Amino acid sequence: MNNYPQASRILVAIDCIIFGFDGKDIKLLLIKRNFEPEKGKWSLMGGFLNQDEDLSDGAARILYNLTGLKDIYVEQLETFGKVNRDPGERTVSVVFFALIQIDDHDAEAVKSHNASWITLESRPGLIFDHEQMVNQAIEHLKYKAALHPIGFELLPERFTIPQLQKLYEAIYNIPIDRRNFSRKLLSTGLLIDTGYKNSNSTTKKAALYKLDVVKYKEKFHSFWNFMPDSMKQS
Amino acid sequence: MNNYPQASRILVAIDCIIFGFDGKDIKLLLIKRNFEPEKGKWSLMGGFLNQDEDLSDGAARILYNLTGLKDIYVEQLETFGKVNRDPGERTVSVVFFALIQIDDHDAEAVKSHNASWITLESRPGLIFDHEQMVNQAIEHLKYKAALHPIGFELLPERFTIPQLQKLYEAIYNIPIDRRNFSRKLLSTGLLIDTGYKNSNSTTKKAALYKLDVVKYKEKFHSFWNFMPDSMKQS
DNA sequence: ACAAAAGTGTTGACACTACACCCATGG
DNA sequence: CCATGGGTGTAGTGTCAACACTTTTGT
Repeated sequence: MNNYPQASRILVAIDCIIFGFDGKDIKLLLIKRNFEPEKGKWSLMGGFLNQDEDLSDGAARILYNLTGLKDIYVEQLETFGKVNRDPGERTVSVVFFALIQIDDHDAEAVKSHNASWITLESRPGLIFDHEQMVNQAIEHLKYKAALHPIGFELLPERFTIPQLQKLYEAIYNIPIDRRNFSRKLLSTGLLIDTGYKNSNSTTKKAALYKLDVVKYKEKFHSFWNFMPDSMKQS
Repeated sequence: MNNYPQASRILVAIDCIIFGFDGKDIKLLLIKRNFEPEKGKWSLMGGFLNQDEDLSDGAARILYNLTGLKDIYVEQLETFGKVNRDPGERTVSVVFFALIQIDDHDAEAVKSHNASWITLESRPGLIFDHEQMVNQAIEHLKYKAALHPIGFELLPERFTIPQLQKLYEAIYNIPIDRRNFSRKLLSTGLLIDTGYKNSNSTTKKAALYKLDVVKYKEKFHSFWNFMPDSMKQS
């Protein structure tokens, strides 16, 4: 079967940018390569698309291999296709953007891939154009989190509003007014009070909320306004 | 040079969704195929990525071939990668989204490709997954135009506010209040009054504006609010 | 009782909608 | 001088940022 004889067949890679949040910092799951090429250097988790595999399945496979997780939040970000982006051979790379609840990951799998969670500030240089991919993913996270309720994907099932606030402060690297933030989030109607309180606090215990999954799915594509307007002029 | 012996080489296609606006309707530039495969059916303009060509250059090449235009507004939309999306051979397709000023296109080139401008409502069924690509592009246009000043890319260099309004009404298929729209757009500071008036009007002639290109580029990534809030809950 | 963190109330600034009104143009 | 369409004024409403105040908890 060769209907397009003169066209070039090209390697199609999948690279995954995986974000987590530990309660204080946004972190990336990066790999210290113990394999060729570029052995010893840092890179994103990746792999090649198989001939008989849907693109989204390829991304799910690679994410599962590293984290042990399925059904996590994944978006396709962009496809990178400079001729010499991989010096070994012409390769087009489709970049995926994933958000996970950092405590759910499979520590064994991460260890076996020689991967680590690294804060955005302390991240090392990366091979190829992976640096550019990460920068773009960070921009995308900032953009999308201001308008859509994706922050929840980084938090555990039950969370407090102050935790959520710390997450947004970490994403944008700015302080947010506690009181206005709380009201803004509650007014979305996406939060359900579980009735429980956060127990690891030495002062007033914050209420534990969970996401109203039905409303979340229904209204995901609405526009919200999760950030102070001042942020939006950046 | 074969550093990745076990990986599959795959055809990489580029498909282009090209929007225009004729003053009344949003239109798509589609091709009635006079070549195989699927000869006689309608499709997007496309082609294969060459071995020695950057992905973005490939898109620019294909757009130039059909429209005769360079330096137009292009975004990468998404890469489609279902195994059987092209029955001829496994092909991954990178979809690009372009906005052009409809009067600038090269009619000869369009004709020689057997292409036509077709309104969204009257568009025919398309081959493969091109239908899905178009639907996604329409959604993207609605989304992006509400938040960023991309509408200008569809208008001629000098335009009136009523023209701009008709464009937005066509995108969202709703009526917009003339007076509020005018003020909202002027308050962005992106419009420069050219001092000229629209001459093809039989009543009061509207002022001709042009885009403040410097501010446009500076503030493109800011969030705006080009649509009435009521639209945003869709 | 006090310190620290969570949560509630209030107010002024500003932006948005809706609608009344004025201006320019051609027949 | 009237019909049509472009452009401006304004009042009511709602939302948001800012900040004072109250509540809960462990020591």
